[in-house]
Amino acid sequence: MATLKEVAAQAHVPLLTAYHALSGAQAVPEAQQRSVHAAAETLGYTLNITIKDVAALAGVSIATVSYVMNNSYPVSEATRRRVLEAATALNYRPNANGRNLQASKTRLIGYGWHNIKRGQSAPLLDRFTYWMAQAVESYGYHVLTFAHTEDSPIDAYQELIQTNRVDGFILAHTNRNDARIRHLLEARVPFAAFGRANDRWNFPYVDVDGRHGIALVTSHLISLGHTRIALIGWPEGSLSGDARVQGYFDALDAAALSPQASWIRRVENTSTAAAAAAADLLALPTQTRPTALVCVSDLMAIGVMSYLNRCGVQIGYDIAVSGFDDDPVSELLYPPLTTLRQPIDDLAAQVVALLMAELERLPMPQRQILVAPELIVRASTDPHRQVP
Amino acid sequence: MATLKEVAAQAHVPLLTAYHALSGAQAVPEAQQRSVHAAAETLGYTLNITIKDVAALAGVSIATVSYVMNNSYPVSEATRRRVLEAATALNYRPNANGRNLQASKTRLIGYGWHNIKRGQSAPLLDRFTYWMAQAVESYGYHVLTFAHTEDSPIDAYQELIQTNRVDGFILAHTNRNDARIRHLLEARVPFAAFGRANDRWNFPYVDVDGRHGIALVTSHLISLGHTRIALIGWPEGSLSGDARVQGYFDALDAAALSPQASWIRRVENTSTAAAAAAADLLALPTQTRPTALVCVSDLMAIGVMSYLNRCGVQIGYDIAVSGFDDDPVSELLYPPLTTLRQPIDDLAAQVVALLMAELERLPMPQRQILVAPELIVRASTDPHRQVP
DNA sequence: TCACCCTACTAAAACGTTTAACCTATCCTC
DNA sequence: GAGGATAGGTTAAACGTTTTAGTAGGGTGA
Repeated sequence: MATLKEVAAQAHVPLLTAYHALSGAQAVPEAQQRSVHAAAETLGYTLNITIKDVAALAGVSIATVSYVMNNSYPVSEATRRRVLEAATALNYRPNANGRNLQASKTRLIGYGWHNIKRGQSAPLLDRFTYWMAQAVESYGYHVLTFAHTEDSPIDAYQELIQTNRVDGFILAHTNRNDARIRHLLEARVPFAAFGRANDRWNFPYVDVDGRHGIALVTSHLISLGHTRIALIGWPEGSLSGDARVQGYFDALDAAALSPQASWIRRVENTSTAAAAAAADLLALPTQTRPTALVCVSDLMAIGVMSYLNRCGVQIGYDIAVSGFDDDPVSELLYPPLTTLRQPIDDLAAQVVALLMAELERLPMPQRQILVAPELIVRASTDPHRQVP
Repeated sequence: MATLKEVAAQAHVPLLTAYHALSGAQAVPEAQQRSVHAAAETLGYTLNITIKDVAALAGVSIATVSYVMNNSYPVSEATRRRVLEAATALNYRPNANGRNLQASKTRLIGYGWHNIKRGQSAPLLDRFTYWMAQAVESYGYHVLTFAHTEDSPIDAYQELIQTNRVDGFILAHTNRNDARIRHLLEARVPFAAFGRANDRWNFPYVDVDGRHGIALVTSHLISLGHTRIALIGWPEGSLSGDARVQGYFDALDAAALSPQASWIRRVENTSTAAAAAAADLLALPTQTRPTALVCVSDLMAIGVMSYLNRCGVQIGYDIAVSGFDDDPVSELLYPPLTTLRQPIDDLAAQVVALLMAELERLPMPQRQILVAPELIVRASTDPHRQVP
């Protein structure tokens, strides 16, 4: 393939003129326009400005151009100016592939989407990806997204890192014995996680303190006078699920209330399952029937509220309901839902900061960060908050 | 930098043994282990399997290895087997950067996130990105996400394409005179859009037929006996906003009902603005007060319902409400919300198909696709649908 | 036997950078 | 004025692929 310099030579015009003729960035006399195009045609040249063209125009070697662009080596003021002028005249942008190959880096961060069924959604996780992308960009990186393969999530991670497509990963939705974490640690691949895993594994993560959060809202209910408080949580075994249940016990303990097994329902994270659990709880005999329902997710709380509304129960008055996440719709529900807000933008920014520290091998003050959620009291637990 | 072959030679072991010693993929006698590590140390070699190593182990040239890996040239069965065995023995994965540089392609698709304020959300668009990533992957591509810069969204697109980071783009949330589309068309950058723009521009897009959708739900309300139907839409000027209003007129026309100006409110896409609009509408004199409220988004419908619930109005009985999008929560609301479902996974898949056709320069039967949304009738317009 | 054509492979260039190593004036120091 | 340091450049190698052009050697037809 020919270079722009050769095309210009063949057409007997200055290099810059050849560029203008081919790019259309600036008008050029008809005759030159034609001869440049003819030259490009015969040489089989298609316009593509590289460091060579800049060097040719500035009259220096490509190394000098590189030094100027990266400020990586002393260059005299005069040539620096010439190079920069040439670069802007040609609208030069360094080719990322060339750079990547040379540096063995891509400035790309991998993020694996979780498999979510058609019609379902995970608003909070979706927002996390958004803020993560935002944060990553502030470091000059980008996010490359990929899908977990159903059976072996590891493969996708391995493939991406082995083919040099990404420099590291951000993980979300971690769990105990998370196979991905085990593998990435073993292979010494840089990553940071949104969520914890085994306590004995030492890796950088940010997590929301669900235990503390549920304790907060439970205490809030106790302070409102509730003594029969039920919990609708996730099945045993999940890390954050168990932590949240523990927070419920913490608060009851602190108030010297004894938990009853019949008040604790552990079901999967869907609104219908939560609604069914609520139905069970309401069917308890009057004297043990709970007056407050703590749900470990807004999704569940929404299902519960929907059920209670159908039954004609006055939420907030007859029975209190709380959620977790502060899903954007939760304040638009009827009545608005008391919940725990995850500062998802902060969380994302902190995870990214941890990863960047790994990539640049900077020491971090803390590699494990726990963020407390904020209790947002609304009318579903405290009807006096009802906005007119 | 040295190659694996040299390390093996220096350590006086076979190449494969050197690989095993360094990778730990397979056990190796202590003595060899040590000498290999020593050799690697002195040569400054860090394990990194390239096509050269495969070629060396298979006893062929790197060209042959490339041919085998890509099936791009006839190779005798015997050497093909030798090469494949060598590749698997060394767990070889082609380096994407090398490939990208050579091919001037990255198999990456750019997608610009829309700026969404902290605390807000756009569940449908978030789901779109998910399904898009999924679809893109089925073609062997990945998605690179980036943020629109506030002032000049063009810059980000230009930068990514000029630096060869992406092969094309997927656009969402398009609008009339969309600057991005104008620019990409001019620069002849491959892209496909989720949403329309100017009719005179010829570019590949997929859009949901909002006009038809709103007509559907309006007709549905008419068939239930409503004659005073209000519309809460977006401000004039937006493409899809205007189309949806048009659908409302279509349906009234078809039923020979004459629209009243006071029934049409055009406010921004927030739940509070919609709630305020609903309050205005309810304040109309009894004989002109609407009995049904058509909202152009679920978000608005949720705000309206929240307001009506606060007022003690019986939604579905006293007044009908409908939305648009089928946000996952809409069926969990009280009462469940009648809405129009966008088959967001299909939409994403089709946009991606269009883009792939552009990239591979395949002819497509259709470059402009309009998808009809599906009317989902729930209790907010038809209380008999109420699930127990 | 020779010219020619296959088949199966290799050597080397190319993609666009960065950077290690080298070169050459110029200036400083003694 | 010799010697050395330094500033400011250049040359060329390297990153890991793909691919063009070329070659060796065996078979074929006349």
